[in-house]
Amino acid sequence: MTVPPDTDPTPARGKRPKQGEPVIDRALSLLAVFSDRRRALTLSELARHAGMPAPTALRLIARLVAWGALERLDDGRYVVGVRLWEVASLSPRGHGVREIALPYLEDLFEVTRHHVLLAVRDNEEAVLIERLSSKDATEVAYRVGGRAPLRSTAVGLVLLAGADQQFQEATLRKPPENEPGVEHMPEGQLRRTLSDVRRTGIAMIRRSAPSKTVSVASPIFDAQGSVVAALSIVVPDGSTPPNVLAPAVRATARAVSRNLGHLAEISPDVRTHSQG
Amino acid sequence: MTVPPDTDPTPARGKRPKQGEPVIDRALSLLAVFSDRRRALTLSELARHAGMPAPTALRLIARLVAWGALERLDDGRYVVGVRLWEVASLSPRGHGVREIALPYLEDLFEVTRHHVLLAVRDNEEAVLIERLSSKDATEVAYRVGGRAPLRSTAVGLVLLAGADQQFQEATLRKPPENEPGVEHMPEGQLRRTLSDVRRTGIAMIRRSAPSKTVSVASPIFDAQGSVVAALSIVVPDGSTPPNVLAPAVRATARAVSRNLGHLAEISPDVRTHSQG
DNA sequence: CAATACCATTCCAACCAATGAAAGATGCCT
DNA sequence: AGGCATCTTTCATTGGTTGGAATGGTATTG
Repeated sequence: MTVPPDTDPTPARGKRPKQGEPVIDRALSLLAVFSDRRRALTLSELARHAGMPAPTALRLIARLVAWGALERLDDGRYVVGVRLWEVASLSPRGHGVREIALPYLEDLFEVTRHHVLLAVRDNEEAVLIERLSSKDATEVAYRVGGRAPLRSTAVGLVLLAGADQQFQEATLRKPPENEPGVEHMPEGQLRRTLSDVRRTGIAMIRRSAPSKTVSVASPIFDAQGSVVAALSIVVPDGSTPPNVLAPAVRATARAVSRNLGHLAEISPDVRTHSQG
Repeated sequence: MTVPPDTDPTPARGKRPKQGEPVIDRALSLLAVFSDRRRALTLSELARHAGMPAPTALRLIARLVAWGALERLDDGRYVVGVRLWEVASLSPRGHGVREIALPYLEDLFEVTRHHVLLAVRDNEEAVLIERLSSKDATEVAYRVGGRAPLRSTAVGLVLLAGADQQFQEATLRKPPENEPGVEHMPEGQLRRTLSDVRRTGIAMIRRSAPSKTVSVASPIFDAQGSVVAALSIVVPDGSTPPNVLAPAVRATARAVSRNLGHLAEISPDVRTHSQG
């Protein structure tokens, strides 16, 4: 039986061997080959996707394995190692916020029993740092460690609204990648939405795929008053109304912010909002 | 001007410290400098601790930053980056088990409101993969991403008991590093304990520092029947008695095992255990 | 305000680790 | 047994890597 070996999805980026590329870049490109769908890879797969000869890949991989960045399975395949995970757990914007936020997320999760998400921004996307879900919860679009677009998710909107002006403008100018299941938002409305998010401390997104859900998100601030993360709750559309969820989400986000050293002075324009 | 004095100000760590070391090893040694206590470091700190000249460190760090393995703060210091955390989240033994176990851990946590831990073994130590704690919980010894000794923790005993015979023997032969707050266990007793752990599926440890606690742990098996992780609960000594916790911990661990594909046949010698 | 100390960054010529084609070793399928 | 693909080792060549020295910047001290 001829197993379709590997429908090489990576475009043949030219045979040009990456000669002259710094060694570190090559090693890192090996790590970058791993993804949600590729968690265990053979030597040749790694070499092919990283675009380097097998002997070169083998030599680099050997060093990575020796250190613990990669681990070798019994069948010869390689996976990301615990040692790398260990170092990565020191990432302030990764496990850092998570560590502080987790107890509060748990409280929120326990009360609502719905998905609770924590995300930070990395360049032009949101990276999911934590997700609490009950075993019987609705299907959810993103996994921990995965990336989500800024413009079409609740956490994304919060992070975008909290980014510096320059970045926001650059993002708004870019073509709106349309995501299935989310209504596309024209630029004018998007600008108003971001403004609203800043004013109210709440972002809300309704999506129809992979399941009909409503997400409500709120920003988390650090001691300097910058938005460092976003917290959200995802519920099946039609269950708990968003305006009921908002206070709980806001309160939780503020609790985390306070723990991060944010002086939660009452934002003047949040005291009253008869929105809705 | 004049020639600087002969007394070299830099610690004479050998004239040619690490010349000839592979580049990757150097880069990785930079990552290894980061620790729980060192989460943000300057260039010179990194260079010093990694044992390399500043220009060399700078060059390597530049590549790491470009890729996202490190991030540079406004004050010039470097921290572990989100990109690295992202790749690391693909580690099967890191976030892998965690992803599957988390909902069950949450259930256990919600019911008991005590620390719930998840750990895997890496060489001769246990690595803490997850920890759920309430805000008002008792002080706990280990943090997520940290390491714990095998012989003096409940999860460690479970992992040790589940390791291959060869590794166990090697570990037993090693000198028992004495940890503060935990009673030292002589080899004979330790062997009996490990045997008990295998038989009953439960390990228990009482410790007095940093606070008086009791830990109860149970193994998590994969589809091949190997112990891949350990789950434990940590409660203040004198609160809930261990024999009450044990069934809950065992049940949770088995639920996770089942989800990992472990055929949870009833181990013949676990059916009854009147262990007082 | 000058002197001092430390840190970050750039430069460059000597050097050696990195490279990858080739061939051998191993395992799998026909 | 033969064909095929993957993994591994070897080795002469070479270009990336190296780190002392110098420069600019910043915080601290006298």
